[in-house]
Amino acid sequence: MQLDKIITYHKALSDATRIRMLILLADGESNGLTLSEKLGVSPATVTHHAAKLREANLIHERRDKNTIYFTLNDASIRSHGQATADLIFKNKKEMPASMEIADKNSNLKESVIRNFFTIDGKLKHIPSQLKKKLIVLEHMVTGLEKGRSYTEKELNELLKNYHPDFATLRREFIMHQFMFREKEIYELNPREMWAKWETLS
Amino acid sequence: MQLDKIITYHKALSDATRIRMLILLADGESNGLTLSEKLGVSPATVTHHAAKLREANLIHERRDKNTIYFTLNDASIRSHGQATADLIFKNKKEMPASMEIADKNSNLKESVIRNFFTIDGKLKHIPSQLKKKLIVLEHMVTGLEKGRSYTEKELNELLKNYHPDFATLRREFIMHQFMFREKEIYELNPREMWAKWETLS
DNA sequence: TATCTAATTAGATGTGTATCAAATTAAATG
DNA sequence: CATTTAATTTGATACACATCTAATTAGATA
Repeated sequence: MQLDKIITYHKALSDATRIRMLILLADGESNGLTLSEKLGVSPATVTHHAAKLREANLIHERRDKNTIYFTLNDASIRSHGQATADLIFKNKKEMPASMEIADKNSNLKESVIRNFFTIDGKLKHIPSQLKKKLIVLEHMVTGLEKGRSYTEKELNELLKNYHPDFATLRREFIMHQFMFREKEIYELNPREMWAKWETLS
Repeated sequence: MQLDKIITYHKALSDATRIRMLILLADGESNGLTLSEKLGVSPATVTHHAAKLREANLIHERRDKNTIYFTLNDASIRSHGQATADLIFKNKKEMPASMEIADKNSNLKESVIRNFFTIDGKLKHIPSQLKKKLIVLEHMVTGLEKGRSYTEKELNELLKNYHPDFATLRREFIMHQFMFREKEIYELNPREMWAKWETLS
């Protein structure tokens, strides 16, 4: 039963400090001491909360020298709300008639995320359809901080959280202009430069 | 700040007994003793959990003689997951480019529910556009039990949870064939008879 | 090696909460 | 009015958890 996961998820979000922590992380990755400072709690408390959030697959971490950087796992955040509703409603005998219709015009982005990421926010596989692939790439890239430089090692570390074949992911990021590389250093491209896919079939 | 509401909501869903209770209610309304039986806990415990669920606006109640019937407030359940994601992501400076697109093809039903129901699951007002009105009516009617008879008083009691003008709601239910009335007794129509709206503009 | 820094662990404390049995309320019915 | 039925309230108990301080680990650097 996946009831446990649902409960772990909601427990994780049922504390003000943890939610504030996630809100901070929505602005980009951050490390323990910085969070401790901004939240007004001790470093030990941050460690405690980070463990809960990690257990619920709401954050990823990356180590750089002595510092551990946390990033939001927003694929998981977005898909979990749906998962709860599904769990509760799944026992209903019949779908209301409107459901079928609704499903047809259903939000493309949300459904791609729901289909290609596991509930823990890991990428099942890279979509072959370009339109969907770009949604998936764009989604993972939002975890990175704009204007920040990443070494290849740092980037790999982060991408490993999504899929073992981090090298392919890194290559796709470059190929579709989400990031650019300048002598071993990777950086996010401004959003205007991200591959446009609105015109695709 | 609505952070409190989010936390109350997640606290409510962070307990196995309460989730099982909601799953039971997804099959239709039920009363305290029945739930106590099915859940394997004392009536006092059910009262305790019901209070939490009510506080989080996840259920409605209706009194009939000595018995109190609980029903799911599924408008609230469906919209709250989104609310959490919104709260966490709202601080992001720019929307990812894909968001705008996604919003256009966005799930009609979900967005109507998000727009016409408050976060507590109350109906703000009846949509004037027929297509949307039917979504809203259909949504409220799923709280009722199929095959069960309701007196006008019972029905009013339930509808008051959604909007003070319960009389209009009741009339709309009849008018659009969600329910039928036979000498002061109301009952749900089978789903096949619910007003079809797929063909509407 | 000694030192510095970031994070974690351990232990303590106070608060919150899930549960039950027993007593109590509220409403309906004989 | 006495009885029955459903729900609530009231403690009591045990467990979970948020937070802190102090001690410890793990890496990096001088």
